[in-house]
Amino acid sequence: MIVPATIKDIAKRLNISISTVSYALNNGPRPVPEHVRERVLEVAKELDYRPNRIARLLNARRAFSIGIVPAKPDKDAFLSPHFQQLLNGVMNVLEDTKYAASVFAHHSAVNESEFIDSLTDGRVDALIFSGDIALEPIREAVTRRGLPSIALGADLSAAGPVFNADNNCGVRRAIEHLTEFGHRRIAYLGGPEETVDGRDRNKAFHTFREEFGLDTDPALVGIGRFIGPDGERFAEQLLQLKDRPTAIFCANDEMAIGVCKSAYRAGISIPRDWSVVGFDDYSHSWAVTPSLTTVHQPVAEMAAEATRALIHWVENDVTPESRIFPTSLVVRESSGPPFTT
Amino acid sequence: MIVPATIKDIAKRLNISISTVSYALNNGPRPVPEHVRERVLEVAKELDYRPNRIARLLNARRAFSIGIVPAKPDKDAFLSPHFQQLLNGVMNVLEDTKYAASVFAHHSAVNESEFIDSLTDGRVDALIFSGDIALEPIREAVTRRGLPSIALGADLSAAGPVFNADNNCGVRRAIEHLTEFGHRRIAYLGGPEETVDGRDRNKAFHTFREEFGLDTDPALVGIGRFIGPDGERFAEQLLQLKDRPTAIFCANDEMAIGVCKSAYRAGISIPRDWSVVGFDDYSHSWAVTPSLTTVHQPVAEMAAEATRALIHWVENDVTPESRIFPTSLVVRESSGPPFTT
DNA sequence: CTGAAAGCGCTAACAA
DNA sequence: TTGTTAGCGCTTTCAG
Repeated sequence: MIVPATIKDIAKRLNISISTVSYALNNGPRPVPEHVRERVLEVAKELDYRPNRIARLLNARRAFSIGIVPAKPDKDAFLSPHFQQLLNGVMNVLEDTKYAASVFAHHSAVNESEFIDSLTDGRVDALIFSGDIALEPIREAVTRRGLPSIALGADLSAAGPVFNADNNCGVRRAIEHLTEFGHRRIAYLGGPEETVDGRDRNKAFHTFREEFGLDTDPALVGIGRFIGPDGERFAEQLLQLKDRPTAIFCANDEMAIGVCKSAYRAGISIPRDWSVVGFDDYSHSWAVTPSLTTVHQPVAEMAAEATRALIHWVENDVTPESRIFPTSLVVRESSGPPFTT
Repeated sequence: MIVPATIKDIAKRLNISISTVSYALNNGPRPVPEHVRERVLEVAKELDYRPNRIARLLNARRAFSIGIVPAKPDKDAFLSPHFQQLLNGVMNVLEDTKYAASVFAHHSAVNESEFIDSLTDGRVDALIFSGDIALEPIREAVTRRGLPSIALGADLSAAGPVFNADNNCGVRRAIEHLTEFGHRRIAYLGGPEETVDGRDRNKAFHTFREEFGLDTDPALVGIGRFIGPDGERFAEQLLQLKDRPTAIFCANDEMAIGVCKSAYRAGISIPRDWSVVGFDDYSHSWAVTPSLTTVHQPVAEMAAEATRALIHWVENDVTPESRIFPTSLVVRESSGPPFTT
């Protein structure tokens, strides 16, 4: 067991006080004569000294660490492209700071209050919540305890600032895009109502379906859980219809990819027979054949901005405003004019 | 600014000593009369007390935290499916423990020794390294400082235990699979030699190409950087050949997907004209059309086992042995017998 | 049974 | 200029 050297060891070795060592090492706030400083640095290197972060943190009464709380019920939350983008955005900002990133897992068997305790035991200075309604009570609890947090893609009425993508506008652009091609009979596979994104996009779809005067056949509307197999199932249902849609809009990419797979199996050609539009623009979208037209959601940027805002909050005690980030339509190969015989 | 309560506050309130409070809260190691304990718990709840983790850690001289070090040169290391699987595996184990997960970012501008210092400043008890040759010197340095670590998918000669997938066997199975269909003219898109996986798989391919008596035309072999576009490019090259291969084996899925995309654009049907086999079996593979035949590499399990081993190491001071995890061929839609006119 | 006190490694106020 | 000391919040030994 290797026992790391401490400032005490350095002080002893040089027969000086630990405070002098500390000041020498930190280059302040109190001046230290250059020759002393040099010798301290020398001995420090000799003993392979490096400051104990935990001790520093205890003193600073700060953790210099940002926590990330993934979506809740999800056993494999870490596998979702959303989380991946989120983490990437956070890390890209943190790499230039003295802050560390701490990822939390929802303890399976343990009760919620214990989880909240672990969030607020001082191991992090602030939290980023993945947008998930189930996390709301947790967020409220930590907020009550004075821990800064920002929720990504959450309900705007939430307890604290929220950074959101403009789902409404994204849905509008997608529908606009399809109608410009001449599509009127557009199927929609929505997201779960327990999800903020699901709820918002579903609502937006119904709004704009009116506005654009689309076919309102209830058989064209379904709800999925944001997973591929639900897209496959939905497509299979649509295939049963005698009056099939000419386009399918899905509330996320995974489901859109599922639709594409079912279509491929059924010999439906995309975009000739069906135009397919997704939502999120995760890296998956590249892998699909044909590549997916989708609404881009800047998750990484949102996460990056949230991280910056949190650090600013922690350091200057200014609570950021909620923000809405623009979405944009990325037109690829899976959408086109309806095929007319 | 909310100032959290401490055991001192509780002690003062009850006019007892902090040690009694501590023992009451922790239920030991020293006995505390039930009625005292009850009152302590009561006041603790009243003051919304929760123990300060940092203080505890300082005392324990442990961080109760496992660090994750992603592959190095990669700006977006966190977006790779490999890292995703790795993190998932780690988190699934940690959720049932008192350990936290800390993700490290390679500070862009900062020099390497500073990074090493941050790894060894006591914030983590052990490290999991993503398999990347560029991390070797870093790993050596932290090992020298006595920090336990396991490398995932690294060179077996590395400084410390390594958990590896059986690349050799995986390559063998893939080739076997293709030859069983009757393929002889098999193209291979290898991985970068700077990667352990790339190197191992490339070497294995050449070995088994001999063993199975495959066509050794050098035009059939390329090297990619494990990214999709390199797969696309490789496929385009193959399309130029007058004597095209009947199957293509790629050292990872991303590149295999790239090959599929190029093939699709060129009107090449998979698996009729080309059989395509990948390596890794990441979730992407599901999204592709047709779905990809690939060699499964149990990254999440490897990461989970590594995490368990590290905790065991930290707590009982037993260094684990290096391990090799079996790979397996997952046959999907992208492979089949060669088309003969 | 329980309070006082030492100490984890560090920072910084206080003395000298 | 520099040493002594008091914490940070906790655990645990040492006295009583």
